[in-house]
Amino acid sequence: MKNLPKNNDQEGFFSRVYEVTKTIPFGRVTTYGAIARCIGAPGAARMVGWALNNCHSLDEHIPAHRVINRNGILTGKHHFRHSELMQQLLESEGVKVDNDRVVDFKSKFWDPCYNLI
DNA sequence: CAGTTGACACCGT
DNA sequence: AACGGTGCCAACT
Repeated sequence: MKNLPKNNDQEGFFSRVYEVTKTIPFGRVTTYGAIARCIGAPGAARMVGWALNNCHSLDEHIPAHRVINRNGILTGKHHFRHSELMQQLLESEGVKVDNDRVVDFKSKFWDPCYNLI
């Protein structure tokens, strides 16, 4: 296990990312920017990616495959154990992926902040 | 301690 | 409309 973020408390940026990510419903997807904005760090989408990169250290299973970029492209697929795993998981949930892009992404998109309200 | 990187997003040209 | 440059914040080297 690598260095976990110092802020393990509720205020922790990473913790929020994980919590929000785990909240993504089955068969839905969201974007890095949406998560970042939801946790009060607009523009920090890159940090969300970082958090997810570190999610492998967690015991909890983080549905990181449901987090994609604003274009609906599976930019992080290469970071999974198997490059095809991300697409495979999405397909399992009924989210069709074509050429590393989520089909009907706009329809599948789910705003975490919207749900929290 | 300072520079670079990173699973992105937005603005300007 | 497409492309390039810049900003975001934290971790890594």
